[in-house]
Amino acid sequence: MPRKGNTPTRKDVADLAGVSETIVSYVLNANRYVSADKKKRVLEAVEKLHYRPNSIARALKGKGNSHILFIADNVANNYFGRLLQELDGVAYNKGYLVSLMSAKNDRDFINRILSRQVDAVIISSASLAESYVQELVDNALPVVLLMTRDYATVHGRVARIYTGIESGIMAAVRLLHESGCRNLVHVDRVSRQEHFSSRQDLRFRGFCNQMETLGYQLSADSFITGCHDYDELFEAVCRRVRSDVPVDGFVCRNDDLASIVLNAVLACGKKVPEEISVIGFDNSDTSRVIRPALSTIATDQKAIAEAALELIDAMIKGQTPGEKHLVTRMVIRDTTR
Amino acid sequence: MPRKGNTPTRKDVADLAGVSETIVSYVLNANRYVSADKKKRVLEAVEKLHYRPNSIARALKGKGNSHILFIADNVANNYFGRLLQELDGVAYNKGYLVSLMSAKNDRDFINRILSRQVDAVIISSASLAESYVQELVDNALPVVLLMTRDYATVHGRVARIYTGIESGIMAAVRLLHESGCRNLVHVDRVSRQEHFSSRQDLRFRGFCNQMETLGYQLSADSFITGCHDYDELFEAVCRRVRSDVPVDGFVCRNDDLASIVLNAVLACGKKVPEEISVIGFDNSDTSRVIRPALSTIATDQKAIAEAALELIDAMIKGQTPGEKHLVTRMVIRDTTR
DNA sequence: TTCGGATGTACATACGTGTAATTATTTGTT
DNA sequence: AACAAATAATTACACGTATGTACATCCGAA
Repeated sequence: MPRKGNTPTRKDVADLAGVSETIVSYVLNANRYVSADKKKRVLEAVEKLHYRPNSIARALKGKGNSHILFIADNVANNYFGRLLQELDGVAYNKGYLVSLMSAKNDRDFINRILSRQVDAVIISSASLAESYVQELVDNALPVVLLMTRDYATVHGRVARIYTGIESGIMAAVRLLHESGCRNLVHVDRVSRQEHFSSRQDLRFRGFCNQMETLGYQLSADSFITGCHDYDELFEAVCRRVRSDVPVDGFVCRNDDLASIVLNAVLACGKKVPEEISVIGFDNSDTSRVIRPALSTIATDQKAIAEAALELIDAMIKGQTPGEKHLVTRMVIRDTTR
Repeated sequence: MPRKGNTPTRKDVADLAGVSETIVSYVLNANRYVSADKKKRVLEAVEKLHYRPNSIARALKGKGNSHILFIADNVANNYFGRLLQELDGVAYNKGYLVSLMSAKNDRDFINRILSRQVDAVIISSASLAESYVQELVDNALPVVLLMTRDYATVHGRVARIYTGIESGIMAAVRLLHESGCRNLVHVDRVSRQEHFSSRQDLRFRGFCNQMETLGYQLSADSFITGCHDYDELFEAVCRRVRSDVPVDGFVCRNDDLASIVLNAVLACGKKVPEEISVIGFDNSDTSRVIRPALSTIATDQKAIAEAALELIDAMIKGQTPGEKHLVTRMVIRDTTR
């Protein structure tokens, strides 16, 4: 039995089994000829000592440590938790452990990621600077980008997964348009200025492009942005609904925002969806339980997870990664006609 | 400039600065006398090469790698995401990185945690076997337990944080009782059998104890358990509400369950809170946006995070860890009288 | 001068592993 | 029986770092 805090090493196993350390190593990695007899003795010793190879040392030898890091912006958002679970599900079968970490836009953070031994990184972050992402890529770390915005300046061995955000939002706009809405408003957390400069955010871009295609003229009235908490957004929506400028549909960045918008609209005495439609994004648990149940756009998280792992495997094998294009699914409930 | 995939090492820095590797090490760890001149040259070389110490190698030398692992059961639950964010907030200032990983009740998982270099582990899991937790403890890994149930058989250098779950549930029961409810039902995911055997789950225990203290007789009618998805629970609640056995209050394991219960109760045509009260747990984002807004019990996540880091610091310093007892806060909204 | 201490540098080793190169042993073939 | 080939086990080194120990220099005090 290993004493407290005194993890047994390969040497202990070798001594107990009466073989050299190398034999132990070969048995465990199953890559050289080892006699059946010694193999058995080694395995028994391993069992008896509860020995297991130290993955730090193993990683130092460049063997990887079967760890995938999932970096996200807004860790508190349920969306990432659910995605983590999916990732974990498909990764565990392949021998990987996945963990979720909050992104920090900070050189030290990048350094620590790089100097840690992770086999791959999955990034879903609007805030992480492209130069930092580039740095990860340049250091030969397999990187999978969950595309919520352009990473125009990032080049090299990067994999990209388009989850269908842009076309999903476009479909939502068309749906509302076809159901008779003529005055749509896009609701986002981020301030409009940041988006307008370049249409980097895919949802924003999808909204704008589809609106323009349908012949609408976009103006400041087409957006509510920059609200960071419940009350702020609630008030902003109320002001907008009560103002002279007509509104009959809200297209929201995610279900969390949509829920607040919905409450505000109802509080203003408007009927949903008769007078005003609301559509969210994510198909969060909340979207299902609120009343009226929220219409929303669902990404296929299982497919995202599988795509991510497929891309990672390819990159680890040294292949040049491709892009994956997935599709969203409209979940029509009670806030749209 | 480092070539792609070719991270510079200490030796590169030493060569460029014209000093020995040891000097570089001393400069970076600031623990020996180094002449101002060489120190300057080293720092310049570090800057120029974008060198940074490999934390794998560093960890191998037993220096730790400033990484805290947060292990949770139900990673998709928003509660853990929010807690991760808080943990991350307080930990980052102290130089730690925190990541969240889904618990697996599996020997291999424990082995991999142990052989990875994490400085500490925070566990919030009902499913992880106590023997595995014990194993982590026995290997001198600082472990903080977020107590949602007893860990009766776990001994040694473990820290425990009581987030106030038990007293929180008790307060909820009293609240409903005092507001006139006489037929309370406890709603949980886990099946009753698992709980009944020993009152290990703190919420379950809190509910039972307080009910008994108030003089109620508990029976099978006092519980709805074992429902794992929306529809299942919805139906179970409807059946219960429409049955002959009276109900006038639901005390739920968490807000997610409470939301479903609430919808079912309303769907049965009952008035909330006039005829039936519902109270949740967690103060999740959802609890705020659903209508009627859900009364719930909030744990102080910031305090939990701070307590966890305090305990970890103490354990790393070699002190014997204590226990922290925190309190919950009742958030009375519109589903209770 | 001689010694002690403070300051600065370098060497050598260790952490626990993987594996190429090497040597020892067995097997197979003629 | 002899020798090549296949198999088995060992030796030796490397990964990138931290640090005990040893060595070197310089200054001031005895």
